[in-house]
Amino acid sequence: MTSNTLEEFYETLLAACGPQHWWPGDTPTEIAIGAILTQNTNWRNVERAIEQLRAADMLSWPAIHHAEFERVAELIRPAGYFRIKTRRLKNFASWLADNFDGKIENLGRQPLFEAREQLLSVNGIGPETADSILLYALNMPTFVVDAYTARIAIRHGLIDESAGYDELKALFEDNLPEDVELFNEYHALIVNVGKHHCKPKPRCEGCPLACFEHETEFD
DNA sequence: GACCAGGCACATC
DNA sequence: GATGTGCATGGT
Repeated sequence: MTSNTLEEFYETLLAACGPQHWWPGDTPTEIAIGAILTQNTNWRNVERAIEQLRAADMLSWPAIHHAEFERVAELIRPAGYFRIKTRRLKNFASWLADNFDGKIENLGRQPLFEAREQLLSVNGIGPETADSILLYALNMPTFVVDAYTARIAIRHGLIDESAGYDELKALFEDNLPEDVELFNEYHALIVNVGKHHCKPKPRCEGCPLACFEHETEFD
């Protein structure tokens, strides 16, 4: 691929959708909780769960750490997978308490590579959740890959369909300037367009990126 | 009723 | 190393 294909995609998406301004006014803790709750889940359901946590004054790591399992589970139920996600939230809260004085901001004081490796060592934090926390909560320059990112890159022939998370991440990071605001906005734009068009079975009508012109067969 | 959603861990071959 | 499965609610 040419080095500016991904920059062109960005300009196209920005022109078509406008700036998304994702997670702008929230605290790092609220963003990280959202990142865990949104695993394989519609964001609308996550918003309900977060509002219930907020109403119960449970939108903090110490509160989650010390609360009864069933209490947290009941509050986050609308986000789905509520038992496994309760375990992941409490596990993360415990890890923060043990290693970072319970403050997620302290994680961001480390170099990006070390912070990412440590996040990935926590049970329940995979690559997308780790990168979402680093980029959106801690303002560190790491590109967030999701299912939509993979579909777009594959359908435009930018990468082999067998590519894994790290290869997709490298594709974007190697062909874009290292810029927190750019990475933030780019991923948000991809999700926004993805919700309408980058389904397992693509809905190309009106898609700004017109994936169908580049790929003849979808399964 | 089928399909989808801003994944991840674990089992099994 | 690749592939399959459980986890669960809510919208379209």
